[in-house]
Amino acid sequence: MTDEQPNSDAPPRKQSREARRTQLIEATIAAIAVHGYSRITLTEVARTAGLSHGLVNFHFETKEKLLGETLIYLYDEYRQNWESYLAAAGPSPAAQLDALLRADFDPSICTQGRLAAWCSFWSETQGRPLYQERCGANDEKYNSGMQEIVARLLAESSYPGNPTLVARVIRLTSDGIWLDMMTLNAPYPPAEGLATLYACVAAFFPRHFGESGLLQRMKS
Amino acid sequence: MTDEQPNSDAPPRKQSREARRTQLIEATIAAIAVHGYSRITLTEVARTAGLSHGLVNFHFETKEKLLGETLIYLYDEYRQNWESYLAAAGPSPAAQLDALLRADFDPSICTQGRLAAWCSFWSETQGRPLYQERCGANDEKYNSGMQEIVARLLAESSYPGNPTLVARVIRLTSDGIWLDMMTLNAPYPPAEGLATLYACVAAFFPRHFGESGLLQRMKS
Amino acid sequence: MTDEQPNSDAPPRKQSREARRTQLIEATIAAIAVHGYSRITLTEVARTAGLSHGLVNFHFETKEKLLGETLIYLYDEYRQNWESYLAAAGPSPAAQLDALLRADFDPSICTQGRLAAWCSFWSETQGRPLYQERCGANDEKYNSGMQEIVARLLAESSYPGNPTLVARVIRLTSDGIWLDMMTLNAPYPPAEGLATLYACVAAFFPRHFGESGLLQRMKS
Amino acid sequence: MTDEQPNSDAPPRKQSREARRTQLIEATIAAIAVHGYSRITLTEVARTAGLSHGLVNFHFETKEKLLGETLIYLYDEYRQNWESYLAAAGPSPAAQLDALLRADFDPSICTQGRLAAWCSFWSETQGRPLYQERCGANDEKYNSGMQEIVARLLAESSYPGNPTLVARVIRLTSDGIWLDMMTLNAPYPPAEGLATLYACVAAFFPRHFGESGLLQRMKS
DNA sequence: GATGAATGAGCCTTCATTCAT
DNA sequence: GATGAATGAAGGCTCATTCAT
Repeated sequence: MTDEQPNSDAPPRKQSREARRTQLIEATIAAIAVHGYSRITLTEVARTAGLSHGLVNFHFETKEKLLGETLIYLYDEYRQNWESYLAAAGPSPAAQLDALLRADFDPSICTQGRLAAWCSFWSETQGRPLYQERCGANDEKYNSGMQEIVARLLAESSYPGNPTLVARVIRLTSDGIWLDMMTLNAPYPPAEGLATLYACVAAFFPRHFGESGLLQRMKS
Repeated sequence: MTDEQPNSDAPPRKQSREARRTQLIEATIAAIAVHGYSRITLTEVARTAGLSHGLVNFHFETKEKLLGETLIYLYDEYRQNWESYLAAAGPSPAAQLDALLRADFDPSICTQGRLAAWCSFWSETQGRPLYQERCGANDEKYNSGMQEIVARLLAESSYPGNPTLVARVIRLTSDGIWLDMMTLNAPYPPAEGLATLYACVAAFFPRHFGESGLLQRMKS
Repeated sequence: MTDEQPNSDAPPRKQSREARRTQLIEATIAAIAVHGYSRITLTEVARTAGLSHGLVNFHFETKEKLLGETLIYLYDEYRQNWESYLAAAGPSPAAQLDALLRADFDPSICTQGRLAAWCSFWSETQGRPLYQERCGANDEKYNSGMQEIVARLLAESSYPGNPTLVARVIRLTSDGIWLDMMTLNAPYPPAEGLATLYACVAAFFPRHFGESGLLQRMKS
Repeated sequence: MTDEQPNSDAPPRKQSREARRTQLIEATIAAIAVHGYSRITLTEVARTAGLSHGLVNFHFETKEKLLGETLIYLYDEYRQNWESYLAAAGPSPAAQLDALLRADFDPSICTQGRLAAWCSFWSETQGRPLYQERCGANDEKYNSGMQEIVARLLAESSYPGNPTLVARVIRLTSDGIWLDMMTLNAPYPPAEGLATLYACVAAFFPRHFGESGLLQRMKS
C-alpha cells in the first residue's frame, strides 16, 4: 500500500506523518475484519502494520482516537464512492437512484475484508456518540439525497407512495443486504444481493426498474 | 417476579434455582441494553441484580454460558410471540403475513429495554458460532415460513415476483426498522415503523395491503 | 464403605458422627489420590463422598482441619501396620528389621490409591507445621525403633557401621522406593522395590540378608 | 546481578530482556523456597523481584510458562554442576562415583534457598507432564551414567550385587538426604549428609570407600 | 443433622497507557 | 521519530466459608 525510500529491506525509519497514519488505519481495518471491533488490541494493530507497539500511541494518542479516525477514513471512502457514482449518473432520478444502488456493490467497496470491517464497525458503533458525531451528518446527507430522488421518481410514476417511507425501505434493504453478506452462514453472492435490491425498487417503480436493474427506455 | 416472605426489604437469601437464574438473565438483558453486548461485565450484571459477583458463576459457571442462556431466553420469547400471532391468524396467507409483521411490534416485545438488548445482542452475535448454534434453526424456521406465505400470496396476486427475493426484502425491512429504532438519534415512533413495513408489503401486494395495513375485503 | 439403616436406597439421613467423618476422610484421600494435595476442593471431596458441600464444614469446620485429620488417619493406619508387623516378629533383631521392611509393602498399605494419596500428602506437607505437629512424634518413634534394631544387628555382625547412618540409609531407601513407585513414568513392580530394599540391607548385613530377603539360618 | 548507571537507588526502568527474565526466575526460585511450589502467586514473585505484577506476564505470558522455565533453569544449573564434577574425575569408576556423590554437596548447589526451592519443585512436580517433558531425559542420563559407573565398580570388586539395584539404592539415598535436609525439623549438617552417603557406598564397595569418603590407595 | 444458595477475597490474565532509551 | 519494557487498573474465575431453610 505504501511504496517509498531507496533503502527497501529495512522498515523505513522515517515516514511522512500521513503515510504512517494511513498505514496504521489500514492495519486497524484489517484487524477489525479479522477479530471484530470489540476484540482488537493495539498490539494486534501494531503487529498487523509491522510496526512497534508504542508507535500507535505516538500517532493517535489513545485507542479511541485511532478508532474514531478509522471510522472517518472508512466513512469518507464510502461517501466518496457513492458521490462519484451519483455525479456520473446525470439528471434523471431513475438513473440517480440506480447509481446509488450500484455504488454499494462497487468492487472497491464490496470486498471481503472491507465489508467485514465496515459491518463490524457499524454494528458496534451505531447509536454511540462516536458514530453519531462523525457520521451522523453524512448519513443525513445520504438519506436526504435518496429521499429527494425517490420523491422525484414518485412524481414521475403513478405510484402513490410516501417518499419518506419508500426511501427508508430502500435504505433498509440495502443496508440489510450488506449485513446478510457478512453474517449469514451461507451468504448469497453479491449479484443476488443486487437482484434483491432491484426486486425492492422494482416493486415501487415498475416502470423504471426490473429485477435485473434499470429499464432502458427509448424515450424518457 | 419474586413473591415471598413478610420480611421483604432485604434480598431473600434463598431462592429457587430457576428464579435466581431468571433474575440473573433479566439483569443481563438490562445490562446489555445499557452498555452493549461487548462491554458488560459480570460485576455489572451482579450489581444490576443486586447480588454478589460469585453467584453469577455459581449459577452459570462462565460468562459465556450466561450470555448463551440469555440469548436462548430472549430468542424463545421472540419466537413464542410470533408463533402465537401466526396461530391466531387463520389460513389466509395475507392474514398470516400481516400477523408476522405485527408480531414484531407487540408491546411486550417492542419495549425500550427489550429492543436495546435484543438489537445489541443480535448485531454483535450474528455470524458467531454462539448465535448460529442456538438460533440458526429458529431463524430458518421463521424465514421459510415467511417465504412460503409470500409464495402463496404471490400466487394469489398478479405480481410476478421471486418469492425468495420478496420475502428477503420484507425481512430486511422488518429487521432494519428495529435497528433504526435503536440506533437513530431521533427515531421515529413504532407506529411509523409499522407504516414503513406496510409501505414495503403494499408495494408487492397492493391488492392485500395498504400503507395502513391489511386491507379488509368483502369476501375472503 | 459403610452399610447401615434399613432404608437403603436414599442416602442415610442420619449417620453416627464417626461414620460420617470417616466417610469424608476416605473421600478426601481418594480426591487427593486423583488430584493431588494442593488441587483438591471441598466441593470435590463432597461429591466423592456423595454428600452435600456444606456437610464438610459442618463436620470439620475448616478445610485445614479436614486435611489435618486426614493426615492423622492415614498416619495411624501406617503406624498400626508396622507395629503389628513388629509385634509378630519376635525378639530377633534381624527378624524385626525384616518385619519393618516388609510392612511397607503390605497389600493393605501398598495400594495404588493409598500410595498416591500418601505420597502426595507427604511430599506437600513435609516440613510444614501441620505435619511436624502431628506426625513428628510418630516418625521419631519409627526412627528410633529402627535405629535400635540396627544397632543390635551391627553388634551381632562384624560390620563396623555407625547405627545412626545405617538406619538412615535404610529409611531413605525405603521411603525413596515409595516415591519411585509413584513418580516414575515406568515404575518397577513392588517385588523389585522390595528386592532393592533387600539389596540395601544385604550390603550392611550380609550374614542376615540376601537380595531375596532374610536368610533363614539353622541356628539363630 | 545488575550493574549500571550512576543513578542506582531506583530500580532501573529498562533492562535487557534476558537480564529481566533471569531476575524474575531468581525471584520465582526465592518465592518457591519460602512458600512452596503450589502456594506461590505471581504477585508474590513480582514483589520479591521488586517489579510490577504485569511485567511477569509480559516476559513469560503465563504462570505455567514461568514455572516451566524456572524448572529448566534450576535443572540446567544442577546438571552442569555434576557434569563438571564428573569431567574432573578422571577415568577411574571409583573417582567418578565419588565425584557424583560430592557434586550434590557443592556449596553453590547445596544452599539453604536453592535446596528449598529445588526440593519443593522436585517433590511437587515429579510425575507431572511438566517435569517429565523437560527433565526426564536428563534424569535418564544421570541414572544411566550412575548405573554404568556402578557396574564397572562391581566388576572391580568382589561384591556380587545387581548394578541396577545398587545404583538405585545410592540414588535414593542421595535424593533422600536432600529431602531430609529440607524437611527435618532439626536436620543434620551437610557434612553428616555426605557421611551418610559414604556409609551407603562403603557398604557396597568397602575396598574403595569408607565412611569418610574415597579411600586413597597407593597404586590404582 | 443436612442442604445448597450466597458471599467475598484472591488469583491469573489482558491490555491501554506511559516513558526511558 | 521509533522502540519495547514497564505499570496498573479491571475483568473472569475459583473456592473456602457462611448461613437461611
